Amino acid sequence: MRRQSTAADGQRRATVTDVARRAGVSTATVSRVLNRNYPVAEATRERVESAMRELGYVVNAHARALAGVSNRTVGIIVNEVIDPFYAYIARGVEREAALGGRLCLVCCTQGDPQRELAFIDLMHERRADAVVVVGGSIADRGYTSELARRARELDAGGSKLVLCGRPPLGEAAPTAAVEYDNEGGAFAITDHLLMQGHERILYLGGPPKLSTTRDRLAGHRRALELRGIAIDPELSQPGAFSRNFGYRRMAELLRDGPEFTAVFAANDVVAAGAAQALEEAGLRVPKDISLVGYDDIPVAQELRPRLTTVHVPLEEMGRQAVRLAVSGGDEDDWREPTTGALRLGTHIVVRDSVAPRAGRASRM
Amino acid sequence: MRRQSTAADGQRRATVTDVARRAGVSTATVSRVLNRNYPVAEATRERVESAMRELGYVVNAHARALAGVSNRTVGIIVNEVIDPFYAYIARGVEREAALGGRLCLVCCTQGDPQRELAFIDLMHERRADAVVVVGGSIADRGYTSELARRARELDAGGSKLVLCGRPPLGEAAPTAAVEYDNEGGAFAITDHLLMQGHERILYLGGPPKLSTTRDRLAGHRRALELRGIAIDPELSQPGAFSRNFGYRRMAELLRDGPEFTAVFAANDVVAAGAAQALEEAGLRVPKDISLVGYDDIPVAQELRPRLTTVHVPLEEMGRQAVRLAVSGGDEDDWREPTTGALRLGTHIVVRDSVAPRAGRASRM
DNA sequence: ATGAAAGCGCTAACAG
DNA sequence: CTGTTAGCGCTTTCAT
Repeated sequence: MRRQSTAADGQRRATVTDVARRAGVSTATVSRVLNRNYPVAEATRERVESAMRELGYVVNAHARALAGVSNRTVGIIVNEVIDPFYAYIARGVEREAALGGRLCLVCCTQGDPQRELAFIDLMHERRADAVVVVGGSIADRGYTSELARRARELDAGGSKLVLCGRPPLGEAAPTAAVEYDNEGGAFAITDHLLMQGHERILYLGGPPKLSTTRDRLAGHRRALELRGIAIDPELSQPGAFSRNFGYRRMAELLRDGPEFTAVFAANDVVAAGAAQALEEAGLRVPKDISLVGYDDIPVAQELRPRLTTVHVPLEEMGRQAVRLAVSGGDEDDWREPTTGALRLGTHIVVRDSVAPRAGRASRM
Repeated sequence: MRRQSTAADGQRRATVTDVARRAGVSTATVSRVLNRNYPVAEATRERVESAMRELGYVVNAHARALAGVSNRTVGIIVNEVIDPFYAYIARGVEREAALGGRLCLVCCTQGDPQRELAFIDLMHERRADAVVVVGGSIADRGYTSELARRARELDAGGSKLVLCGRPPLGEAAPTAAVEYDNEGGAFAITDHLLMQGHERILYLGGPPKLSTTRDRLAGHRRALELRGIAIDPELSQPGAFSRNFGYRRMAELLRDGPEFTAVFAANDVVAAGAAQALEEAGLRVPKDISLVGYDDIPVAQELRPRLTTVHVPLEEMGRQAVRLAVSGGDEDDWREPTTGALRLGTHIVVRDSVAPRAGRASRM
């Protein structure tokens, strides 16, 4: 049987009604002191406030949301919270959300697109003001249309799907987007290597079909072509974004791969793995082989030599993602265009892992 | 004027009522197919399901929560999501929550206890099944009682406050707790240093009043005393948990501090900073000075030499925190004791940053 | 197997 | 300045 609201029930939480009764006022008045959005006599307010305190009253956010107030929540969906790339973006989202008095729902997909879709649904059910999906995606027909559908559903309800660090969904999908100049960063750091005389550069890591990898590889190749350097398919070794992949594949290639004088790791984590393999093979960075990464997460400064890499404004991306999505919360009369997009810049940060190519090939 | 529920309103979201009307059934039936917890005729179910699809219906979690269903949410409050110590615990919480079909609210206090209290309130308002507060705390009278009050409020509403990696609040506060053997880990690693002949060990970093620091220092001292080594206050240099602190203080002490042959950094991050200072001072680890850390986060394996440290089962702590708090969700008749506690073990992991003390003092 | 209707706790007209 | 009251969208008896 459904529990009746007998006042004698110790387990039941106090409600506005209880507070109102105790303070000898109406629920409307209680609501008013709760929201401080309407004048209430000083004496009344105090009575209500002590009633709340005595009863241990805590407002019910669900009832409030149901009654028409925004529930002040933004959702963020990442691969992995312990991966600094995602963690920094998450931090930006969380901070910006907190600034607006919002709480942050966080989910990890562990790389599973299905889980991502399911999480979007869960957040939609919770009526999040915005849901931010972070990181590269693979261009799958079915998946993309599922995502687009959710973007529409969310939009229809006044929420927003924000794409953070991934390509747009196409015209039909109302989304907001924050990107970073991924291709440009890859171009710049490749050019940096080129300027030091490296012509045989190994590109290592990153899931081959992921948009992130495609963009980085594109920038890399553009730089090569611009200098008139032929592209050797053997020097393109995508795979995964893990330290382990960097380590293993590097070791293999050192044993029986093509020659190269520099390595462009798809990200800093892969670079860390590669660095270890290089170290174990007795090769010195940068004397024997130059090494660069991407993302500029803290490990880049911890490696020895410190890693030259591409800085990505991760935290700022997170902040902008929520700003883009919830900025319209205040202005009522003028609807922003449904699709806002933003592209942040990247730049290389030169540290100690690149040196001019040695006179002779470093490997043979 | 309040928007009326005219069916012609394009912006309005579909509700059970809309679905019911469209499918030619009652809202009760819609609810039944939604929850699949009650028999519904196959044909009816299909009609309802297509109605939902056609309308783009998405259940409203708030309405559902209001109507008496758990909202399946757990909250976690940490200092900083980008700090691996917290990130790993958060990952455990998230994964365990996801296993139970729950979503995770995450907040960062940036070290401010006031913010922590405020976030607990926000999560309580959201009726989170559990709220996990992570990391050491400082023993402040007022703060502790505020926390205890919230523990009681939460408990009164059937939720739970979970202390993760911090000392209990005292008898009066109904909480669950997951600790790790902090003192024991510090004891063990100090003893490890002692076994290598080190007697002058610098303890570096960690906020002096934080419970975490106190416990680590206590274990450290117990090990020293057990070997009959007098405690030199000058060798105790707490301060902060940052890389920067480790770097700076280490550099200062190298310039004009006491003599020591080993450094026990309060955590791995501090150790990374100290390692850099040592490196810049031309001292070799472990030949000249031995160095150990605490936590065993990834950076420990990235440092060169790789860092000997204390492993803390971070992710497992997170998992257990939610398990402890929401396990009682199924059994109805028997209430668990309101205060569950759990203490997980720690152990040292020996890598390359410790060597036997050199014959002569390494510094002078 | 299905429907009618009573809440769940709160907010916001509207009326004093 | 304060009270009355009608929902918000869903679940759940209780009937049928």
